Amino acid sequence: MSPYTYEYARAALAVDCVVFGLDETDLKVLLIQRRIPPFQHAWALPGGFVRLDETLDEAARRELAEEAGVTDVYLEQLYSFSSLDRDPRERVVTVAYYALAKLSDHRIRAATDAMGVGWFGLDDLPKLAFDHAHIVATAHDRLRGKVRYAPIGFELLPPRFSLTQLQRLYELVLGTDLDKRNFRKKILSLDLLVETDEVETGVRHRAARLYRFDRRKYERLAKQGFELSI
Amino acid sequence: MSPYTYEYARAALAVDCVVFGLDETDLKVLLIQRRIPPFQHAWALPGGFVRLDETLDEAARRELAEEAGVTDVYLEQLYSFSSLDRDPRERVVTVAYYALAKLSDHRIRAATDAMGVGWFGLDDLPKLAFDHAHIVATAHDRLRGKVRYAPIGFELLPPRFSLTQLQRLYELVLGTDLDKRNFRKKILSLDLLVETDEVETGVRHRAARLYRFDRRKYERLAKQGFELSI
DNA sequence: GCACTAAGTGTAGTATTTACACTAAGCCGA
DNA sequence: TCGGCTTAGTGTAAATACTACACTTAGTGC
Repeated sequence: MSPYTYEYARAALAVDCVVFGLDETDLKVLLIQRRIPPFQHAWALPGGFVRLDETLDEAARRELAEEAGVTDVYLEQLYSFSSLDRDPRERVVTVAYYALAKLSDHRIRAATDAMGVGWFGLDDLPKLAFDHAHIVATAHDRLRGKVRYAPIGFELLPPRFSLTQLQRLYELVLGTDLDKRNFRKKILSLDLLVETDEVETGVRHRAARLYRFDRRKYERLAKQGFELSI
Repeated sequence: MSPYTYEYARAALAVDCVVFGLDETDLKVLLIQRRIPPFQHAWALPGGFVRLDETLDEAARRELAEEAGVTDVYLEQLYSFSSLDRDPRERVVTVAYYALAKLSDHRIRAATDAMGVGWFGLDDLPKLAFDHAHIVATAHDRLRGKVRYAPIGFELLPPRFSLTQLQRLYELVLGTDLDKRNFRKKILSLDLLVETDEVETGVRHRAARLYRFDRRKYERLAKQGFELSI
């Protein structure tokens, strides 16, 4: 009947993903509505049990695609959560991941719309299943801590972005206001942004110049010991 | 016979610990010699399987005590490793931790001596079992990244230490030389070290003043948003 | 062409970081 | 006790980075 037997009791192993997305005005988190107990109908992080033939990273990507329609995102392991009572059914240890999705990418928007998932502002989350609120808070902490020392913010923006968009990103993630001139000076002095010949469209004021992040150059410098700091 | 049966296959879940210790001259890692296959007689990280009635943190502390005699150390979760073939026996996912031990504490020294564990310089590691070399490298990266932004270096030093000891710690962890006067200026300007009325003993030159870290004050400031940077 | 909106730009003052070398203190052995 | 050895402990000047701050420019829409 249940063909898998072991000499010692084993916890179930799961992954859960906190997907961040950047709106025009907000940093958002992707949530799905549970269809089955426990916490039926409650909002929760996309995730599920790890199979024996996949790594944790693979499980996280699979669950993201299956449950939320999210593919091709920046994904990084966050932390493993193991409270004895975090799942009322049985002992489940979950390895949490966080992902950064380009909400500007229509494929992401379309796929998540089709799956009926919700994007919630970080300060506007519904009650979450399990310990998922705690996981989201941990992910936000990690994002805040990492965004200044690694070029991960760009994963939330379209490939070409204005400096104002970039500044707003940092302001939202860090939770502080930044001075426009000082921010531009600093970010441009890194010499990692390339001015494109494109400008913003669809705005009813002066259009902003668009830049792209020179990842090649960053990788080269990083290999030589360069440490980003914003 | 094997009383634990499940509907789906489950990976075994383990913890492994990278314990760092600071010597007079070196940053060391604690290793144990395996008594059973696989990798019998090879050096490995202390660790073992997680029980159903304990969290990952608890499992890590239990294994540290059982296998290495190490207790009362700073312990923090590092990363979870899940390559399909990392254990030749079967699928094992391990949650790695790193710990910072005060090698100056005679209890640590005595207990690890009694257990026959080895302390190896980071640049002088033997061949390690499983993917443990990879785990050690990851732990060193994390320590290097964290030591400048969190007051964790003190966990490697005795409660009272000289500024030279502290500087050597940073130099060993970061892998760079630091200027003595600039280091002292910066570290003292944080106003988190308290000068004690004690000095170094047992040296055949001028004895250095000993300081202690004012953890209370740090916690207070941290709660108010202060961010350490060294 | 006027009103509106956000883009884009410079400077001066302050704080931080860097580079750098000698004197002071304590121990030891002759 | 004196001389030699070893590490502790200290200041300054130049360069760099950070901060605060306000107006002009470009484009859209009425």
